Amino acid sequence: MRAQRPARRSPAPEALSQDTKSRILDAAESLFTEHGFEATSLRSLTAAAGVNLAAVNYHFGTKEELFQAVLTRRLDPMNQERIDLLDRYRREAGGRPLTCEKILSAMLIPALRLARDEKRGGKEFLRVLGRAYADPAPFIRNFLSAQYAEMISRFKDAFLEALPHLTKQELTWRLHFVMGALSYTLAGTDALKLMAQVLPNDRDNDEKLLQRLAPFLAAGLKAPLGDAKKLELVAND
Amino acid sequence: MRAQRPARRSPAPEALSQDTKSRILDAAESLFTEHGFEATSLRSLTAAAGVNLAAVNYHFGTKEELFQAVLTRRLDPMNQERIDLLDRYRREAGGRPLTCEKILSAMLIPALRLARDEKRGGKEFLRVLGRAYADPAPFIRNFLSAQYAEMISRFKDAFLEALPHLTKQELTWRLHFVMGALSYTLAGTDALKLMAQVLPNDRDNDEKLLQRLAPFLAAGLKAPLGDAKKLELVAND
DNA sequence: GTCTATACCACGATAGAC
DNA sequence: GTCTATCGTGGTATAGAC
Repeated sequence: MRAQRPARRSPAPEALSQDTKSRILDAAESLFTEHGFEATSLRSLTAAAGVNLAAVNYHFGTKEELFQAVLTRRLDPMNQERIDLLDRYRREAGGRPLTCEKILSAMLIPALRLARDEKRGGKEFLRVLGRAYADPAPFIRNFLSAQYAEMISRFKDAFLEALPHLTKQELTWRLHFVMGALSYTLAGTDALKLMAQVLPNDRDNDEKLLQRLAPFLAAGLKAPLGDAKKLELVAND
Repeated sequence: MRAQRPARRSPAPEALSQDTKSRILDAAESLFTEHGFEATSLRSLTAAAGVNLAAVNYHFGTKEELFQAVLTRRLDPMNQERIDLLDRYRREAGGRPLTCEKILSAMLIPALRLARDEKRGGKEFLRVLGRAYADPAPFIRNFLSAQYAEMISRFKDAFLEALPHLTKQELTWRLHFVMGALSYTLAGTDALKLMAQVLPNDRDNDEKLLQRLAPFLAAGLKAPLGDAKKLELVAND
């Protein structure tokens, strides 16, 4: 709405509803969440934000960079919260290594908190995030990989202590599986509708979902090596 | 394969490479695999196939339906192979329930075979498939859900026998996690590059990848219930 | 610096001639 | 079945107003 343009140089710290950049970010988060990245046009987005079409290019460069900015605004705090929570657990444990379940909690609880913060995207935003991680567009995955890099590194160290039977390489793969199941679960709850009869209200309860996911992931992480042979994964045509 | 085109005069029955529809399908599979769905334009696609732009709309309706046709051509045989393999295992086992690992094999081996069939998409096609399952466009997920429905139903029955401690609902969720980890793993091997130092050649070896994934999934499926409380998944702010 | 109007080219889709 | 021509919409670039 651009209520008024106060005095001079800076964009007026006080009273004004919001500056153009923030208005774009808010509208973008809302529309990307609702319709996805591709299906959201800059024209409808800028109309919803009440700004000019060219403002997006001026402030963010491209539509892709706008999308990254939308993700960063929520991801940075969440991943920082994960790191902080992990550090807190380590302090509380003194010198002893954390259990696998405890480390997993440090990953899942901040995601759960974000899912509950309806005012800031909520669980719908997590769906966007989960989808983004498997997006065909390379720029999205590359961006997210960089975004997650430090957090993953910290958690890998913690898991290495909790799971001494795993090599670093094996753990890397298993963390990959964990992120995959988590992203996929957060993203595609609706994909399940046709897969099986699921109580529709279950979808509203992300806490229960994570309570189902956590034991699955913990058991997978703790799995012994070498069972692969039992699987007879030999495609002897 | 469309071995030959019997009589007719139209476009030279013999020696001609292929009919228009097949040419489009082949070019589409190649380009969708290489660049993804959104990034592949019908103009470049039809140019590569050596057909007119409007031919896609004539033969397939829309770009989305063309994508579905590309997926179906590979998915139908793979899922049928999974069902057949599961049935074979059940026959070989007499009346006894199959092990969890054995059932998983019936899911993974056909995927591995497809990945190895370089002439028909190969592992690159599996990446497209994995991505599609988490795609933002609802039409893709809906299509895949329907495509997988029967196969998933069969495997759920088998898993229910192998994992008597799980309720149907709990198993449904765990199969969801399995499909998520599998899709994500097949889709985003390159997303791992920044997550950690991974041997680049590992990416070429899908068999090793599945041999890492299988024990993880088997352990997750077999995990006991009720560990959720140990995870302290209570976001007590 | 910030914002606007507008032009540009590529896209998916379609109508109608052949 | 196949083609050309064209439509409406998309992301982007820029010149110029405040």
